[in-house]
Amino acid sequence: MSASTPIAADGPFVDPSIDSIHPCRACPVRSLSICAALEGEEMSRLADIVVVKNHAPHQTIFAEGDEATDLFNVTGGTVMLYKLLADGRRQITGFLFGGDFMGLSTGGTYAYSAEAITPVSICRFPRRRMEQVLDDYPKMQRRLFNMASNELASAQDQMLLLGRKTAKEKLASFLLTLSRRAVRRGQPDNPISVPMGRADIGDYLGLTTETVSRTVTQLKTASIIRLLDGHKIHIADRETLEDLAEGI
Amino acid sequence: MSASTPIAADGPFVDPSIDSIHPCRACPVRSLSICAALEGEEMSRLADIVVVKNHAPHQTIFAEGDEATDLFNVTGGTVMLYKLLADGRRQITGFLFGGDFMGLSTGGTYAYSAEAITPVSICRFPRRRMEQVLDDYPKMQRRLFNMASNELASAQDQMLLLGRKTAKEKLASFLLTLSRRAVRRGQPDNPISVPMGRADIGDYLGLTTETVSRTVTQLKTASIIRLLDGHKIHIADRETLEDLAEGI
DNA sequence: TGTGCGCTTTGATCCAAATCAACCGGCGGC
DNA sequence: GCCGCCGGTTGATTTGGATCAAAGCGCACA
Repeated sequence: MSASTPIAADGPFVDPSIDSIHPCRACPVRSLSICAALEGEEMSRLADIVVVKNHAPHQTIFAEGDEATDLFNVTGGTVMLYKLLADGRRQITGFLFGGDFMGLSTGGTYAYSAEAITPVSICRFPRRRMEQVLDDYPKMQRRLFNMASNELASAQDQMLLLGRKTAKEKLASFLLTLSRRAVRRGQPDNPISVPMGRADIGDYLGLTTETVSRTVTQLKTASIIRLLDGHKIHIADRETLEDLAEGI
Repeated sequence: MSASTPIAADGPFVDPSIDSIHPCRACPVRSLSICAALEGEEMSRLADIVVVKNHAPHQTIFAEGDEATDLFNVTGGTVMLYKLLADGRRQITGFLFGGDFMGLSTGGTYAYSAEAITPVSICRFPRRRMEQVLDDYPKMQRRLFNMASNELASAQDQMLLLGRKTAKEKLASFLLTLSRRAVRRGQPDNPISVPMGRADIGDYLGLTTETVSRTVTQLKTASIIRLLDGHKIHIADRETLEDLAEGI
């Protein structure tokens, strides 16, 4: 599953020896990640410096304020990024899935903490060496810039959500975002997998556990969603959910 | 004041003819902006494509959903960026001052609207041509990436504020941010200029006009700030304000 | 110099979501 | 199989900030 243990070639046209030189070639999320811009030599430059690591649930990957020595690419599982206030109040700034990138920093330290929600596998790139690769391959630099721009756009959506949406609108937006992101990873748009707990959802949406639970119940009672086994939610009435999310 | 009307050389070592080739050389915010990374030829490439424009208060510079044809650099005045919900609820996602950059987009359209709060002067770079310049000068690409990373970090701070801070903590954070940004522009850290109205502050902090007003009054009554003429606020007790902002 | 408009402040009341509290139900360990 | 724990749900009550309402107060303009 991870890039450090290349999977056997799954088609006759792929030379297995290539995989041993470019373990990233077998990466299940390459097309989604920073690595999508790369071919041959560029990819091997990245493969040379990457370190693959697995993390168990609740494990901290890095903490806010740590020296920002690495950049990361999530290849599988779910990660959350969060910031804390002095008294323990927490704001989750993002959930990351396979293909997502993290570790951008300013001022030499991470601006947020990262923790595994499910078992997670992560490619870790030493920042120093990564910067050299970026200098040599402007295409990668461009790609990274585009990813940062996308993140910025969703951060702005999240500000609108946090500042101006009601609890019901927040939940609706959250579920639709999960669905759309699942599609980008090549998964079905319905039902959606919701691996994080009510408390995490609350800390992402600026709500309490209880309000998240009540609001999910409301959506369920209104037949807009159905709760399935295995942390899955079926979107029964997407149109209503979309209207809710847009504040209509 | 604007880059289109170069100011006379202010020292004996500057050849005035250079200014006419590089109008940006006289730009008062060059050291803060995307242009800081540039010298001689690179700057003249930018100068060739830049269009300088002024905007009156309340004028819309671009609207969410417009085709994203340009990138912008604010050289003077105050701009706000905002997103709207269907029923008119508004979230201001940022205030921009001299040296700040805007117009990054994904999917070909602007993700937010931009409106002048005070009289504003703005350098406008056609995106198409800008991208060519970026391709030729990786240093600029890098600079732009760093600006996006910084914006991302402050977006995350803003999420923490919107999701988890109280009205008093929000106001304290806001005033300190204004003060710190004034310093970065070479202005005094105190008193701070607050050019936007209570309604705009509210829509930035996820509060109503009335709550902003009441909270400012509280801070004033507690002798933490003093209101001065001309939309200025004096920070009388910075330490208490900082503690408030951090939720202590 | 008066007038009117827009912004701000202040007051009274309301309400969505937080808090406080109890209970349910599944699951892992003994 | 029983117990204890943890996550989720539901209920009762509280509350911070919203909403509704009405003055102040400049400031532009006639």
